[in-house]
Amino acid sequence: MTVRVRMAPSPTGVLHVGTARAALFNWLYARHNDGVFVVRIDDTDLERSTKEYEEEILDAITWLGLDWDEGPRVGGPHGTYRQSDRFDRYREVAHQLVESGHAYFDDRSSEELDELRQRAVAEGKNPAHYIRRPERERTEGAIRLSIPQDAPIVFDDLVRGTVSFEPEDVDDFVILRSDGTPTYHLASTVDDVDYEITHVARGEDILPSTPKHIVLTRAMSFTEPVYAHLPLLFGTDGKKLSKRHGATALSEYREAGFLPEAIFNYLANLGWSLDGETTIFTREQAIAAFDLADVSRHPATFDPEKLTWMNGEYIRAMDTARFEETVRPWIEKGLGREVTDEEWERFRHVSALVQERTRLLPEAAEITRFLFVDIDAYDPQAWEKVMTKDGVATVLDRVLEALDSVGSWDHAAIEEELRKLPEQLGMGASKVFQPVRVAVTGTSVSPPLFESMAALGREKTLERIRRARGELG
RNA sequence: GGUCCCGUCGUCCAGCGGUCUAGGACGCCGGCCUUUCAAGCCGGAAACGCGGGUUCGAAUCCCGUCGGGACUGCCA
Repeated sequence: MTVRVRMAPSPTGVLHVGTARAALFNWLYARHNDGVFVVRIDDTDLERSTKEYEEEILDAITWLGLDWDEGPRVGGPHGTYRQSDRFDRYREVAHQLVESGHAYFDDRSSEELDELRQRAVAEGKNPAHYIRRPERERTEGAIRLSIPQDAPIVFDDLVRGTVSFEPEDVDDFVILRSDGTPTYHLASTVDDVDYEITHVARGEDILPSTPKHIVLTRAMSFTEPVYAHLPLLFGTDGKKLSKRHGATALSEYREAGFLPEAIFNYLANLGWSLDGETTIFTREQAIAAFDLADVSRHPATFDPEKLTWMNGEYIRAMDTARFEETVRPWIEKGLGREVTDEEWERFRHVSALVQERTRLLPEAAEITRFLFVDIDAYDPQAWEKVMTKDGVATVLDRVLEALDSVGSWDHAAIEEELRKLPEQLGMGASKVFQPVRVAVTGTSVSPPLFESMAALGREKTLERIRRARGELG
């Protein structure tokens, strides 16, 4: 039987990294098993769902590199893959369930319902306890599914093993609202049946809803899919990752300069591992090794530090041409304008050196800013630390002299001349080179000095050193 | 309150009864390299929540306990 899994985002907000990770695991499982990865839009909440969010979510998973076989944009044998287009179907199922005795109408007020829940809690019972079919038969209102009270609801979860719920702890939940719209439980379950989903891998936060979905599926005379409840992603405070932990939207990571490959790798390693030893691995390796049964059971803390390290690993692993191509928009973004061809050539002198030093794409823009704009102000700390020391003026004078002897303006020639100075001046190398760095780049952290000077060009370099010398008086 | 889930270094991941004096990675600390910053290399500190069992033997199995989390809507 072909494995069919799905990602079912609600377009009520941007794509959360937790949702992205669940999607990733589903995708890996599909690809590992030569199965089908379905994307379905769970937009039963008509109030909050928007087309914009839907597009943004689809863009985000595309960016992550997760392609889907059926769903919006690609089509498939099951219609639009959008729940808002299937309300008739859900209503039909709900009414069939009423007819078959599995469900019933309920027009009790929320006050009445609350009272029942409070009574149960007061008696030390689950609030679900008394939410049952009322004595008096109704013919309108919401439709609730009746939970048979005769046997526990047991299932084998791929990651958690056997999980069991007592029926009295599961309330007769609403499947169709009184306005005729389906709840998530109904739509999701009907779709899983209709789309022939074989495995449902989703966040552990909906584990308590799973018995409902199982009862509902069985009431429809189908067998439920295999479930796998994935551990949640936590923020650094040990709570479910949410907005208050900073960036939770995948798009925020994209905007911060993370690479999709790095995010993919990092997310894949949260709750799963290739072999216990290997941290950096390719999509292909992950596909070859992945199994939902190997996913860990405990929640994982999302660690931006490690993600950043991993991003640096991926940046360093790129070939330089691709790095240049990738980083160019970030440089232009940093400058607020496009760069000229001439400027770009300057950058390319140091691109490989910059690449090694970049963990997040915007860092490359910062560290090379001096190549694109004139220095309007020196970094105050750098100036204080480097330029206010004795002998700096002399150093710069000697540097300017030495630079006069440089014939062809390339880093090797520059280095050859400047290398002589520390010994001649009886100073440490950094005492000589740091002032030059501050003069040329405006700060104390930059790509290697001689290459930076070569990239900047003779004229600008000399001009900047003279200017800094002038500032010293 | 109830139900369910979870519990190995600060963090992520290994470990599925003996090979664990518990392994890999991030981070941290120290060193080397060095024109700054990175990178790289070398070294270090750092964990089986606790208590009982079972067993010749337990991080691994069982029970309890403590701790954490999720859910508890006519949201998803």
